[in-house]
Amino acid sequence: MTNKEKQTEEIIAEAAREVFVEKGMAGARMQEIADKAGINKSLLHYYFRSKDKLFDFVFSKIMGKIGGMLQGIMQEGVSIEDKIGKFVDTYTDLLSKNPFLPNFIFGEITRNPDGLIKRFASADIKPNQLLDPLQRQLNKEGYTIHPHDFILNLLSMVIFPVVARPIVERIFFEGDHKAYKEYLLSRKLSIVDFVMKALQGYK
Amino acid sequence: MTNKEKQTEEIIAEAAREVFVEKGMAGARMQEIADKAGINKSLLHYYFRSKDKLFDFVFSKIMGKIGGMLQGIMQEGVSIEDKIGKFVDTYTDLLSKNPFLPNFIFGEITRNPDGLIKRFASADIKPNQLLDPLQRQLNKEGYTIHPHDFILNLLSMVIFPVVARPIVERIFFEGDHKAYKEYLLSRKLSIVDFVMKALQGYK
DNA sequence: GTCTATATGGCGATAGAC
DNA sequence: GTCTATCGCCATATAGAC
Repeated sequence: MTNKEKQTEEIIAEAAREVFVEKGMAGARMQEIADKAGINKSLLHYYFRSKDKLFDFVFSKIMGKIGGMLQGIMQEGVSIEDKIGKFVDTYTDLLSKNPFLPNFIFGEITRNPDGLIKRFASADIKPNQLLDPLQRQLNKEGYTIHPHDFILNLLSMVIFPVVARPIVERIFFEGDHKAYKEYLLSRKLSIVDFVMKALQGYK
Repeated sequence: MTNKEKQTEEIIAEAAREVFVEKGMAGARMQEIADKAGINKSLLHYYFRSKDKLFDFVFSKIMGKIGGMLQGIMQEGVSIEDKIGKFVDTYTDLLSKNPFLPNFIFGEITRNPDGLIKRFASADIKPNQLLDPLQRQLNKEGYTIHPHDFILNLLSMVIFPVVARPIVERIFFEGDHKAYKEYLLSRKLSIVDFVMKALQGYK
C-alpha cells in the first residue's frame, strides 16, 4: 500500500468516524462523509467497497481503542481510590472530547448485538483481566461490595450524564451548554467522593 | 372521530412505537410499521400524513408518560430512603419491560435536541417541581450532598445498566440474557443500599 | 487514484378505484 | 376508511473516461 493510499484511507476513515458517530449507521450519508473528507463519493467505494464495510472498519477501531484504555487503567498497581480517580479522570476527558460516543456505541450495539461478539474477539478484550484484579483488590482492602455492582455503579456515574446530556442539561441548567460542561468536569471530584463514602459502608 | 378511526389510530400508534423504539427514526420503515399494525402502508399516511408527524406523535406520548411517573414519585411525602426505593423499583420495572427505551430516547434527543424544547412544553414537565422538594428534603434530613449530584447518580445507576446492556451482559455474564435480567432486578436492593451508604458520609 | 455519469433499488408519499 | 398502483426522489453502488 502506497503512502498516498494510506493517507487517503485515513482521511476517509476519520471523516466517516465523525459522521457515523453523530448520525448513526442508518442516519449517515455517504455523500456527507465524502464532503467531509474532501473527496468524491465514488472514492469511498474504491477504498471500502460498501457502506457496511466502512462502518465495520470505523466501529472496530473505536472499540479497540476504548477497550485498550480500560485495560491499561485497571492493571496499574495502585490503591482503589487512586484507581477510581484515574479512571474517572481519563474517561471524563475522553467523553468531554467525544460527547456523541456513548450514544453511538450503545445504540449501534443494541441494534446489532451479534456483530459485537466478532468485534470483541478482534479487539482482543479480555473481560476477566478487568474483573479479577479488581475483585482481588477489593477483597484485600477489606470491602465486601460485589465487584459487578462496584464497577457498574462507577461506569454509570461517569458515562450516563453524557448519554443523557440534552435532557439533564435542560432540567438542571435550562439548556446552558457551558454550565453543564463545567458541571461534568466538577464531577471528576464529586464522583470519587461519593463512591469512597459509599465504600466506607462496606468495610 | 368515530370509534373505528380511534381504534385504528391506536393500533397504528402502538405498532409505530414498537418499530421506532427498536430501530430509531432513521432506521424505521413505514412498511414495517404497516405490517406490524396489520394494515396497508397508505393508511399510515391517511391517519398521520407523514413519517415525521407519526414520529412526533409517538415520541411526545412516550415523554409525557415517563415525565408524569417521575413527578408522581418525587412529590410523595415520605423519607428519602422510601422515595429512593420507590423510584428505583418503579423505573427498574419500567425498563425491564422496555429495554430499548433509554437508547431510543437519548439517541433521538441527542440527534435532534431542538425538538426537545417543544416537547417538554407540551408534556407539561416542570423541572423545578422535581428538584426543589428534593433539595428541601435533603436539607431537612441533614444531608449536605448537592441535589444535582444525588439525583444524577441515582438516575445513572438505574438507567445506565439498561443502556449498556449488550456490552455489560457479555462482560459480566458471557451473554446470558436471563442471568443479566435477574441481576438487574437484584440491583433494586443493592442500588438503594449503595446510595444510603454513600449518604451517611454526607451527614 | 480520482473524477463524471449513470444504473439500480428502496422508500415516503400520492392518486384514484371501491 | 381501506385498498392497489404508481410516482418521484434520494442513497448506494457501478461503469468508464482520464
